Amino acid sequence: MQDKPVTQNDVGVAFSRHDHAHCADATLARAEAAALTRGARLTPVRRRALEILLEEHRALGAYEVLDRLAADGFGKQPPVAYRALEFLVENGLAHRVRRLNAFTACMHPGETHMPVFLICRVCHAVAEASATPVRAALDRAAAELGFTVERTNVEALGLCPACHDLACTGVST
Amino acid sequence: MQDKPVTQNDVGVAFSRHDHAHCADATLARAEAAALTRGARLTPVRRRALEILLEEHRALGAYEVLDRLAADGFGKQPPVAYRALEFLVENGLAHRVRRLNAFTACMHPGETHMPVFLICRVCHAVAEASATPVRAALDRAAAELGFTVERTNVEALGLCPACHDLACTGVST
DNA sequence: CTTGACCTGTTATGTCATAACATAGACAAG
DNA sequence: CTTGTCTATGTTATGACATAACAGGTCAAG
Ligand SMILES: [Zn+2]
Ligand SMILES: [Zn+2]
Ligand SMILES: [Zn+2]
Ligand SMILES: [Zn+2]
Repeated sequence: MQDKPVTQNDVGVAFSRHDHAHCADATLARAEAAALTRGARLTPVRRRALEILLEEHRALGAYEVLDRLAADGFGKQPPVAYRALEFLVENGLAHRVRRLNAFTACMHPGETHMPVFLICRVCHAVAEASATPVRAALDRAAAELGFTVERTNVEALGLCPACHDLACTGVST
Repeated sequence: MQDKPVTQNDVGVAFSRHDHAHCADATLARAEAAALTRGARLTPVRRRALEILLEEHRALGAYEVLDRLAADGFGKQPPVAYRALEFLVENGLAHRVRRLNAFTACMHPGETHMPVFLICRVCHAVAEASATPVRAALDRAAAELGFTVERTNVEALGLCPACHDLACTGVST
């Protein structure tokens, strides 16, 4: 909860006080590097879509992204946003949060990982949590049934530390 | 893969050969008992909606359920299905599979559990897997960030045993 | 009988997502 | 230079999923 500098790959950065301008810039830089590595073309719309997602640690609906893209002179029609977002997701630069029908920037692009999302139902912050143990447990459960896991969605809804504290201390309104 | 009798609470029953008529009947009976315990009123529409979900081990869209309800003389409008389904979900008799925008009957109603779904991308079978270890791992990951988990969606897309075997043996078409 | 809680049904609308087609630049082959 | 092909971007139109708001019906408590 203190504003110590947060390292780039810190999980749960969404719930920490931090210099978000730096956080977003750094993540964008890493995304660009990751895209280069994969030979994925981060064109202007795509890049701008990612920047938009990076503006906040929450998930944005496709139409919300679309509006901002349109405001920046890109196309105004749904496919414009959906295509850019699909590209970002396919290339591991963003994730889809199914619970919210929305998208969020990946906070550690380049690293292969199974995203685990913690979604605050009050402030709508979205954090990517440490996934490895969850993935392992899931793989074991699947293996017991002979099921081969290819992709996963793991999402938890609840309270982030800040909103939890607020709920406990003063429930005035 | 052999058709040994499957006990009612077996996890992953969706992927086993079994007497599904019996499976569905038994699950419905347990659901009725669970509803009674909770004082939840399993009215005709709701009960019929659950029966519809229980017809197959897959997830059905709300409009698919709606069509069948309408065919049985219930209302033809979306809220009819959504309300019945919402009731079932709220009372732990069904689950929502967000990846599919669809609903599936709970295979062990009454027991509190965090559902973990294994979804076959080929035959669309949906199984509820053993959740406890996954939940534990998720809780730990959340606790590290001070996040309080209230509800979860854990869904894995992949290949069920049968479809996996088919993919391995003969890939003709 | 009246009230109030709850269930079921309706109309209308809102939100999310994609199919199908048109255009424009990048670039290699001819 | 021209042509074909690939990929990206844009459009129109439509489909799929979900809910708000209201109307009537049942039934037990008062
Ligand atoms: Zn940040
Ligand atoms: Zn919060
Ligand atoms: Zn069955
Ligand atoms: Zn299958």
